[in-house]
Amino acid sequence: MTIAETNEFRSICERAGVAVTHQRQVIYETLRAMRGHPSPEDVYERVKLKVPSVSLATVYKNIHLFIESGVFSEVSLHHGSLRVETNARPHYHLVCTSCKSITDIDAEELGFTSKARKLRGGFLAQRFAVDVLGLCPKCQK
Amino acid sequence: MTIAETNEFRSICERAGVAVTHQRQVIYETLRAMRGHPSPEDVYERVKLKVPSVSLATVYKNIHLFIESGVFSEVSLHHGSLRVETNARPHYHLVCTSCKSITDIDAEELGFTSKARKLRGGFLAQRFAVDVLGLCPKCQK
DNA sequence: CTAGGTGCAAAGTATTTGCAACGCT
DNA sequence: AGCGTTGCAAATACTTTGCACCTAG
Repeated sequence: MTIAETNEFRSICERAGVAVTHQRQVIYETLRAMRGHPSPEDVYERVKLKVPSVSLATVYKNIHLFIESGVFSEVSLHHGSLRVETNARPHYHLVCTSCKSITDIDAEELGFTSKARKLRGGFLAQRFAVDVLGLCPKCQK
Repeated sequence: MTIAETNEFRSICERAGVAVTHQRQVIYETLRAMRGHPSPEDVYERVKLKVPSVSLATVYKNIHLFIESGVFSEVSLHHGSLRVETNARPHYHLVCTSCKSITDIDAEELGFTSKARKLRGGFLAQRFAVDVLGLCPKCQK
């Protein structure tokens, strides 16, 4: 890690009001270096190479800390348990980042409808799932 | 349940090649009647009122069966485990419904960018998360 | 009759928590 | 020195599985 990167990390910790520990720094570095969408387990495996004594619990704690302070984000805000979509109409979701509530909004109302098409790279797009992240009226107060 | 609804349910089962059982029918009815995004546990609680002997395992099995045959869908395709977003650029996800793989696509490339605004109902939209559901090149074969 | 479906209990995976020892600030 | 952090193990949450019995076709 370069001096500049270390300074960046120190200021992130300062902003979040947390201590600069070795484990935390390695977890941060590792996340920065990873491509794609790693799971806590994936991160743990790589962090262990540099800090063999690290525990999975520490990786979890630090990932949550980074997400809460906005340093990283999560791919899906609703990965806790399976949820069934009972609304058959084409619609999207208003997801409150504060209370995690999900409200439906009609596709037309959001002004975003789209039909199947082939994208560059050969991916065949069939359906769009849009999550509008923000704050519900309650949580804005 | 009306005669028409029962017929509809029978043809759903026929198309999926599965038996018409009492539990399956009550689970279907219950899902149709529920608003929002119920968890298997939520569904179980309500099904139990009509079929006290039902088991949570049966509810799970049938929800999966309905999802596989396209009768219902799931709110999020990647709710199995927490995934960290390591890509800091504004981008969306190409999600393959067959192999569940996730590939990034730049927001501009998809031709959908949007800025913060207030929606009807008072929800403050800050960020859009778009999942493009479809088939990756591999799974199209 | 018999293949698929159900209920139960046990196993499996994902994540969190309590707590004693430890290390930043 | 004092409080946040760590590692461990145990606890919890969510989901799947094996199996004996049952039931629709």
